[in-house]
Amino acid sequence: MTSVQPIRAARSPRRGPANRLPPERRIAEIIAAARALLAERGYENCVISDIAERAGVVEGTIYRYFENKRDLFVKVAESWFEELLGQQEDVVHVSGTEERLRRTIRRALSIIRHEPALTRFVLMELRPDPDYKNMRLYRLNRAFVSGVMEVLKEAMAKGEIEPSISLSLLRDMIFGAIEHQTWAFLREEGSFSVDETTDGITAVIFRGMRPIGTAGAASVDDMDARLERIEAALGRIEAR
Amino acid sequence: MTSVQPIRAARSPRRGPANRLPPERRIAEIIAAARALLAERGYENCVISDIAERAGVVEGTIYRYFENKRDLFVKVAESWFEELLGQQEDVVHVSGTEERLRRTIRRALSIIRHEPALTRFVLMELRPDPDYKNMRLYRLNRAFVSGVMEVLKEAMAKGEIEPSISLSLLRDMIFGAIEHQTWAFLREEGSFSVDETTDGITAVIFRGMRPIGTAGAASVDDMDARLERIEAALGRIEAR
Amino acid sequence: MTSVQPIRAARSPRRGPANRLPPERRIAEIIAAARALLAERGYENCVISDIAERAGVVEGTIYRYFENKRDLFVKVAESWFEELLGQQEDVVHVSGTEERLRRTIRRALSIIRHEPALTRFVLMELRPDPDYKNMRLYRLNRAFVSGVMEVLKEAMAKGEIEPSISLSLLRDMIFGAIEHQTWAFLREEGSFSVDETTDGITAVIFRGMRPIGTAGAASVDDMDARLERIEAALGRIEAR
Amino acid sequence: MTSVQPIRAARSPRRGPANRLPPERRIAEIIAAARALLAERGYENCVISDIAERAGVVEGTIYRYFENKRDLFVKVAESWFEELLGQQEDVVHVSGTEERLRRTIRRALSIIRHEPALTRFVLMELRPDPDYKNMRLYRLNRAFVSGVMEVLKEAMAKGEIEPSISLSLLRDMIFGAIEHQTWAFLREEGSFSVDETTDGITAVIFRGMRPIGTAGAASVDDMDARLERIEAALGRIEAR
DNA sequence: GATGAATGAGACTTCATTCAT
DNA sequence: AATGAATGAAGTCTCATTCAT
Repeated sequence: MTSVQPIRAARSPRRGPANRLPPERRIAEIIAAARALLAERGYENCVISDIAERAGVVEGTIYRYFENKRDLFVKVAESWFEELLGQQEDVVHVSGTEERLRRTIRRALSIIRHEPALTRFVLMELRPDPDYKNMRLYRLNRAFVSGVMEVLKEAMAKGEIEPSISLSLLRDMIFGAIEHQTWAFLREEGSFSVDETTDGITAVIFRGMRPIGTAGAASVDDMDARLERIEAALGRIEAR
Repeated sequence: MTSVQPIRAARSPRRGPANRLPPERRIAEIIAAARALLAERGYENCVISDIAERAGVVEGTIYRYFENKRDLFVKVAESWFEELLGQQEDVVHVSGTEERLRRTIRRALSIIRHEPALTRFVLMELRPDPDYKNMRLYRLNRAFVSGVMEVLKEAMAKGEIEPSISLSLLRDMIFGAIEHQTWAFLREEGSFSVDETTDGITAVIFRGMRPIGTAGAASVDDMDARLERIEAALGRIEAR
Repeated sequence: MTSVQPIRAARSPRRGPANRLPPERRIAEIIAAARALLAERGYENCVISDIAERAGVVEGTIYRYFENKRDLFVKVAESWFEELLGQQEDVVHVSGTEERLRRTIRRALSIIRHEPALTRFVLMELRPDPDYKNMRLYRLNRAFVSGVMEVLKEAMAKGEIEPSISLSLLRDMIFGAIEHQTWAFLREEGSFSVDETTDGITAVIFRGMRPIGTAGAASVDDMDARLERIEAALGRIEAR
Repeated sequence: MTSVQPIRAARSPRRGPANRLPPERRIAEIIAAARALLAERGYENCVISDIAERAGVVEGTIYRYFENKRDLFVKVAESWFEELLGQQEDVVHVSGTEERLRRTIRRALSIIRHEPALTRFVLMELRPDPDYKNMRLYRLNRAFVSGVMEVLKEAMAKGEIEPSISLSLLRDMIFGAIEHQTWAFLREEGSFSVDETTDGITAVIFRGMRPIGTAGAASVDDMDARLERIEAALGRIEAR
């Protein structure tokens, strides 16, 4: 997947005569092809001619619909984010800060795990771009990340977050952890359970690494911990 | 028919002077040049000829000392890690888990902040390599990261960490947060204080985001609310 | 510290016109150019850019149709052999072992004489290749050489060849002699008549260097020799 | 041995300080190193720095004693021929043309078999050179080959060779056969016995491929058949 | 005499991009 | 709208040769 790619695609005879298509379909097919290849090879190792071949067109056609290679991949990322945003409703209605955060984290985790190359492309190639902030992608990304931020803001409003903590720091700890875990996974440093990781991150974010009970009264705290585990289990069951 | 023989004209070398240097110096200069350029451009956008120019040599000279481009940058990363390891003594003698973790985090944070491109190179280009684990760099990196792991292990041994938490998850949260913060900073999304971020990460890692005093003081009201939610969830499950 | 991003300037292609050609024509032209240059310079001294120039294209175009330099020249050799095989019918119908061998030798001789660089390339660059035997060229070459081997086998079956002689040794003497003669010619060590050489090789192969009559009865043998020469002359006349 | 050679020699630390040597010894060592490497890799794949390393000197030193790479290898070939010529006495005293030729062939065969790369270098790189004939090597080579030519001339003087045969053709058949056999051997197309090959070549050269006893015993029937063919051919010619 | 760091031309190869058809 | 042949700049890497030390 992230393998280093020389590979010279076998020269393959082009299909047929013309195959005229409505622009949207053509664009969609090219984007799909590019996305698939990106997943296999990473941005730098994606060759336009291979994308074209996979999309069933020739190089020139791609340049009819996209300014250049970079533009094409920006569009790929955008279409991905749009797809994601279309699925995000469900979390809103869950009550309880912790459970909502947990669900948001789980979603992000499973997305990144399923599309690591796209994630990487956005993180590594696009985000560092000087005018990343003016790109539509930036707004889409914000819209996506804002799920987490919303929950955090709400929690803060309710007084559930220590007021001196920077929300963006929390956000970065969450996504940073997700990414690191994902990369470790991609390096095949071991398996990785979405649920366990989700619970782990949520737990640390909420209560830190301190042993439960350390900071307060034993019995109530104990009960607290047990309730928490019950809630987590229920959340998982419901999310099925 | 023409005769079989022009036989390639003998090559004629060199015009400029020579500027002889002891190998270590030359190597050091090339590594420095490569490191600087890496910081400006990232690996893929560094071209050998630019590195050579900046190092004040020609391309060929670089290949006298390094197998190929990748090898050069591996050496760059190695020399960087060696530099870092040379400064690591100070943390050992500090007592108190939290303070030691804080110092380790601060160090990592300031390093990554100052050399984000190198970090990125190691993370993105080297770590995914199939035999990254056999590289000297891997060991150097481990030596560096192990600072954090040591503190965490110690803390766990002392019972200061909830035993169900995965240490590698904690590690990833710490470094993930550091990296995210750094990149946000690089995108010029705002200033960024090493001390504040350090304290923030440390605090969250140790105590979580809950308001101080809350964690152990779960009120009866709170429990009540949560029990209610559990009942609701159970109801939903039953209703399926 | 500088920002992480210039991101390599987009490449800007092309000035000159285009001169579009159907692939077969282009391929043919490139092969022709390569063949001509190979004849002039030999493999190692052929540089892609010169071939391109002679073919009226740029270097990149060559790589559109050929994997790499070696592949190009393999194709050159193949097309040459195919050309040869297309002309090979005529020998089959001649009766008489000696005359058939003579014609086969003459053909090989004139071919090698006209394309010594190609011969050399096949002999020196391709044949030593570890998997030469799996190349199409190997089969083409066998098809060509097999002309000689067929005649020899037939002669042996008819009892015209001393059974203790290795056929492959005979083959090597024939082709070895042809090549040596050709190279001597190429070194401009004198002219060289295809007919004379053919007759010489044939004669030695059939009867050895011993003076005619040495081994047997004088008169009959003498007559034999004279008949032989008459036959050879007739063969040449017919072959015109 | 004749393998295609990329191989990047491991950078190895130079031995010691200076190691001053009398010129002849130095030259001899460099030539020996070059010869060994030539045998392993072939001319084009011999790199000066590798030769230097093997000779225990640095590149620059080689250029003190040799004009350039080609010159070095010419000297290598020369020294080889000189070595050969120094061993050539033994054949002279043998009586009997056939036996002397056989011995000469065996010697040549075993030489070429043991130093195919050198043979190839002389044949392929040097002999085609426009002024090969002015090189000392040319004279040395002639001196070597003349062994065969002497025997042949003598045999011709004694009337043991059919006078119409060109001596240079005989020479070429002998050496051509030797070379072809050697190359087939190098391609690992089978084992190869110096003695058998020697005997085979000698036999064919002396008596041809005809079954023993046949050459001089052309039957009346045979003559009859041939006369018939001649008549037929004349008929065809007339019919044109 | 020896060193070996440095040169620099040039080889092969890749690929984003263009535009005549 | 689509094609795909062609471009050409740029990249990585090699190596014979030089010359300051």
